[in-house]
Amino acid sequence: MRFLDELNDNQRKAVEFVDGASLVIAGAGSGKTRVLTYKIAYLLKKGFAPSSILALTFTNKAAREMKSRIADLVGERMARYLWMGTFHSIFSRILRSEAGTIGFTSNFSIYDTADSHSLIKSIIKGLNLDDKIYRPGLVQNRISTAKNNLITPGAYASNADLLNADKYARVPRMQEIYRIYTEKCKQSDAMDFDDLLLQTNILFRDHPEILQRYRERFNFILVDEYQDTNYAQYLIIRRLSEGHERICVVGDDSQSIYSFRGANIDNILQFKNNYQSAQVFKLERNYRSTKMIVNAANSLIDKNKNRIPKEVYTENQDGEKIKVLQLYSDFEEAAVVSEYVIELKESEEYAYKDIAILYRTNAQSRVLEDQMRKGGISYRIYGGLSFYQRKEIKDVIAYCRLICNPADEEALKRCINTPARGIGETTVNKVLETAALHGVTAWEVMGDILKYNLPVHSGTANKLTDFRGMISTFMEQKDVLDAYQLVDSVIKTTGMIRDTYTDNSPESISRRENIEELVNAIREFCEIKTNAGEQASLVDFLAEVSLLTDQDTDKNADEDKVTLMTVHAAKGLEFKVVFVVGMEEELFPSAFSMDSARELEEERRLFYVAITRAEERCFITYAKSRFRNGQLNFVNPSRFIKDIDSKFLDFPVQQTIPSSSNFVDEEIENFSGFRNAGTRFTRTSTRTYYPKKQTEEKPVYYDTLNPARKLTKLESSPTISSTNADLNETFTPTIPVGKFVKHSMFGIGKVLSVSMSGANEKAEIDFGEKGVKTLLLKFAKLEVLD
DNA sequence: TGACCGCGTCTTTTT
DNA sequence: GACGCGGTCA
Repeated sequence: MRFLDELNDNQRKAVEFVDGASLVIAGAGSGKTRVLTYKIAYLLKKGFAPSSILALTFTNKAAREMKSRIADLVGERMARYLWMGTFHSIFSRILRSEAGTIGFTSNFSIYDTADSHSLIKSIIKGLNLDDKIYRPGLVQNRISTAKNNLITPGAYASNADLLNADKYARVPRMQEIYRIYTEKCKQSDAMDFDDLLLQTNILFRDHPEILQRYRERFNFILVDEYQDTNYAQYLIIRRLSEGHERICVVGDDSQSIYSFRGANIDNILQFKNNYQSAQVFKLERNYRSTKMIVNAANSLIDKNKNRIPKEVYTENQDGEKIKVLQLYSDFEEAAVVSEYVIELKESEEYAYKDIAILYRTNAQSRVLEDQMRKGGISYRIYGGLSFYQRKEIKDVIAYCRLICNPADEEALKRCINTPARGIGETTVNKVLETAALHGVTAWEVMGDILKYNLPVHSGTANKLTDFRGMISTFMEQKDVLDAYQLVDSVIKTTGMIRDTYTDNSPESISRRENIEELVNAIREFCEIKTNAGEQASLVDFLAEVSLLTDQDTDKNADEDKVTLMTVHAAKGLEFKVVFVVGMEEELFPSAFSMDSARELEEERRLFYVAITRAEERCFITYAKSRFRNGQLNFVNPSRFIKDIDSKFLDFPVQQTIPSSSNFVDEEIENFSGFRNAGTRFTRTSTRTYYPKKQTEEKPVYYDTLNPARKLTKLESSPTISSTNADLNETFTPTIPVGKFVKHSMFGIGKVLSVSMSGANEKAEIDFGEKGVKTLLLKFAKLEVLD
């Protein structure tokens, strides 16, 4: 098998071990995916049938990529029959074919987070509980945690610890909400994401003969990102691999960052105890990053106690130290980062797409985005509202769900009055209450309004009947039309897209485009299915689309754009240049994780993930002040910066960060008194804090520096407006020739000349040691010194 | 019933 | 700074 030559010794050993359980500890950038794909190819060559191999990933994208790489090695024909996919998609497939045995139909709906949130909310309301105390989000979390740990409502209600904890947290009726939630889901023939794993476990627990069947079907099980599995996932794998123990799990305990979603790092830490005969392989050679980055990351993660010992190393070049930048504010941070981005791009060593800006929270993206736009940098933001969570998309999907499963109450609630057809909240509530009273679905109530004695006027009754009739028609079409034709009919009949043609507001246009994109996706789905000689039914499309996320639709990946995303979203990716911004206490590490060592370690792993995304250059930035929740806070540098051995760090601009004991400089210390006293500064406050600036530059410039004018934008300079500059042949430069200016990267320089280049003003500036630079003034943020 | 305003609330989010 | 909620009014 020639392809094995492309592996290093350890990778090869991991690939060739097929006689039992194995754990592959794959350090960052150590070729984890390579090992997994080659291992599967190896198994196929060894004679394992493709359909006997089960490979589980965490994203559809990962599964797809792996599948295509395997296809490259062994041919598409073989790769096609692999059981490869996410936990959720594989087990929802299995659940659909076994649904009857656990009281669901094979058309069951999948509730996304918003659906279950809405259901929980209505249950809390129905029980007359205060939703300030029983916060739906909190309840949702608790139910999710319970399910991830395979605690059913019955088990919950008889678990003294949980009941006490709830009593103590003043939410004693939690178990009741959980019970009703489960009943409601079942009645709606719906499962949430967690149910897909929980119900699989129930299926295997209660039906040994079914478990046995799948055990025999899957002769080899592989799991990617094992460090992020939860108990429910662990047990499914455990059950399926029992007997043959041909299981290979791959992961990196140092990159376990999803505990808040129920992931349990103990799964990987305890693997050797759970599978007594397990072999452990360690992939420690990093192929991604420079020595500097690898060593810096090592010195950081070394501060964690709970980890599997390993020595990640690289034979790559030394590279540059990680640059640490201290800025005054979040605004300046964003401005400076965007300047660096421009410099990197202009150096022609890097394209925009080589660069990523990573942050802890999505809220941080705003300032960055503003500055990117201002600097004319093309960028792409990941995260935020995903395509499938957009209202118009959810509306269309809701119709599809209702057509496939009329019991789906959340879908019904969503489309019954979308677009508005005069069925208001009161009416909907009456229908739902009547349904609950008779123990039937809302769909049935609407089918015989008289029989169920629904207290509505005849006009309302007619509207309900009409709506039901329309859906019924779609249901009949379902068996004749394919998914594309049916959705097309839904959109046209309901008038959903017609609404978007009537006005041309940007929102409306965007809605229309989104709907069209969805329709295209359905058409594509149908074409693929038809080409494969399969039926392209709406049910199949729904089954797939319900488990899709934005992460999976990464079209235009080769566009030259800077990537902005959270560190979580960056896991598994790599970039030549990485900026990790907002490295401040209470932000990163998050204030929420400060009181537990375990959570703090997870934050540190998260930072480790961030740094190890970088191939060549890495920047860490932090600000001294930051707007959060509409308020200005003075903040301190993250403790994690100290965790990195300082010999891998470079503090170029300022010398104020002490390498020794105390990170907090005295001015900040004084101000923390305000903060502790509860005094907050708002954006409009005139009380702004300007720290003394100490740099290596000649101090003479600083004596005259007016800190209030730092980062003065040249466009807003009173000297001349840019339109005038365009019109006049002899324009007045926005910065005076002969004067000194300050550039955040090059330092102090003297303006040699200013000229027009097209519509843009451009200046030649002598930065002394750093050389003479020609800068476009609309990009370069210069500060004119008196 | 729908539009609008003030108020309290915020993490991360592979499915 | 943004969103969802509850209240009010047309």
